[in-house]
Amino acid sequence: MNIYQLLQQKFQQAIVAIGAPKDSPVPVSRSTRPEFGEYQFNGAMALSKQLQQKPRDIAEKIVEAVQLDGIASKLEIAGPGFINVHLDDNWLASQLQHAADSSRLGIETEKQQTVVVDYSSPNLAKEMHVGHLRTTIIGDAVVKTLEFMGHKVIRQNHMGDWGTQFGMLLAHLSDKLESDQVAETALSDLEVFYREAKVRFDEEQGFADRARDYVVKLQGGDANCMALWQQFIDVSITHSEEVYQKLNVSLTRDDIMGESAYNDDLANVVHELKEQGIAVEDQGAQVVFLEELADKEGNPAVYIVQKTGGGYLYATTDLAAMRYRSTKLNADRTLILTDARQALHFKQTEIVGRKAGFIGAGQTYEHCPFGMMLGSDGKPFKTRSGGTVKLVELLDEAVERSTVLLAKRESDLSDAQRAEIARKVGIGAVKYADLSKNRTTDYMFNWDTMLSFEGNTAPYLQYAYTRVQSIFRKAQIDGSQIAEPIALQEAQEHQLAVKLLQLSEAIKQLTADATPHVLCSYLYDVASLFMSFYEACPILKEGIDESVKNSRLTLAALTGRTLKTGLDLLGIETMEQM
RNA sequence: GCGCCCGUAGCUCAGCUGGAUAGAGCAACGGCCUUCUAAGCCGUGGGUCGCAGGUUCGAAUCCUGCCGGGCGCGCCA
Repeated sequence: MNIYQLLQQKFQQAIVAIGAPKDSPVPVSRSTRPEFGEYQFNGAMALSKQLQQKPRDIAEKIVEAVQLDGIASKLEIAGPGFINVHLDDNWLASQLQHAADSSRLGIETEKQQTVVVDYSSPNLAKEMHVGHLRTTIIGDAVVKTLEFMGHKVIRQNHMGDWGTQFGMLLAHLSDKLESDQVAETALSDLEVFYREAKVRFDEEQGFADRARDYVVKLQGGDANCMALWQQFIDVSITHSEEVYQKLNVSLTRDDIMGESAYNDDLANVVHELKEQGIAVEDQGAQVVFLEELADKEGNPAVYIVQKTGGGYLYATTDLAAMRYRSTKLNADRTLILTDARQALHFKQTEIVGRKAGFIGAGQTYEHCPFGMMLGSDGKPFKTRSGGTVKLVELLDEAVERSTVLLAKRESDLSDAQRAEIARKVGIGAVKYADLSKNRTTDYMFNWDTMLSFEGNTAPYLQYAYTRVQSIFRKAQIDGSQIAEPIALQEAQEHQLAVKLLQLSEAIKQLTADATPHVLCSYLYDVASLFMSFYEACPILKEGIDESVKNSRLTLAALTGRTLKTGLDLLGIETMEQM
């Protein structure tokens, strides 16, 4: 059930019935204040001109025409012609009952699309650092939500497993293996390994030449060299998997489609671009001139697809990937989650790709950019010494910090239980802090805020969930089964009820725009309203009428399931007790 | 120089398919536990929505120009 869509439909029919054109916008929105009802229709003013009538007269006709019997308890016209919709408590109750009976909270799946989501994509030459956090967890939340809505989702982990840097890394690895080391040990710390290789590359006689030699051999498909490369990649992927596991992210080896996977297709891409006259030679390189992105003097933007000397670039790889996804994977939508700095690149890639027919007119290519993670000083998030922060270390610190905070509280839980809770709270806090912010802008990373257990944080939501569970534990009832008749009497019950029925609206916005923060705000609203309900509407206390008790238990159960479902989609774990 | 993104309460952020008196949280202040978990709830104060124009019945939201910040712009990804 999606109330918003239902009302849109109803008002659409109503305005057409009173003479508005079929394609008129249907501006339904949430009401800003409780006295204005839950929803409002604001289309009367705009229709005033077209229909040559006073807005309030139009509003009256719409109220007359709209068929909301049994759905709205009251429709009122206010101000210049707003139509306020007050939803009927009995109708809300019946919708809640439907949700309670349904294994997916009454949310219908969407018409299935094939959606390719390119996210995480770490550089295998190095260890995952904080820069990979956003793409990884936002991408994973988007992926899980799309799947929940019935779409066929194909994860694509476009790992950076190729490039000239591997020359020096393989040369260095080769020496390490020579001196009897195993790859796993040599590569136990990729950062250290990379630095060592770099130092040798810069300072050691002859090493740079050997490194370049490895690049040539690697590109030529030399068997020994490939084997060495494969070893390196395997170890590095294992590092990533460790992070994914800690993060509770759904990516597996099967989702990996690294840059190297497109190697064999790069020459074809350039060849076809040249054949179609899209790419031309300029200063020794193969480039595409983009008139669409010309400056004021008419100088077109330049997009290089092949370097002087024949080497390929990420532009070439991304074009190959685009074609693979649209033709082989048959993607209706392609979502690419990378940082905002690459916006121009993807804009250009789309223009070139569409010109070349690498993607169809009905297929989308959506770059979903996100901002940088900043420290509390407003500068890029770094370690105290100015280095990049390893993701594993960040996550370990999160768990340590939440362990300390939890230890301060009294508890009769076992050590093992407390450790498990600390882990879920710590990781959840980091993820939620990121997911809850609008992805397009930079955001400030702050340990105290995310772990403060107050406000719009993961711990608050997790706590709200445990409060629900605790009611059922106390009542010795299975909360997942209860679906008693609901009667909404108190204001807090009514508000919670309406909010619970808006989950599909939040989800719909998330899947359309790849914006998990919408679901975060929604869940926070649910939790807050539940807390108010919890304070104002006793359930298990003495003297509560049986029917009221059952109604409230059902409402609480539904709240629990809504929180659980939402947090699952965000990849945040819940627990029964805190 | 050109392009993209951003500027909302002291701080961190929502709101931006144009709609009524711009919302949360933190911080500040004042209440609420003989307990369905106070990791909570209730309340108070706090805003020229960067500035100036424009479009509109109506602008934080759309358009233009400034100011301020971030990022990007031919052989890295």
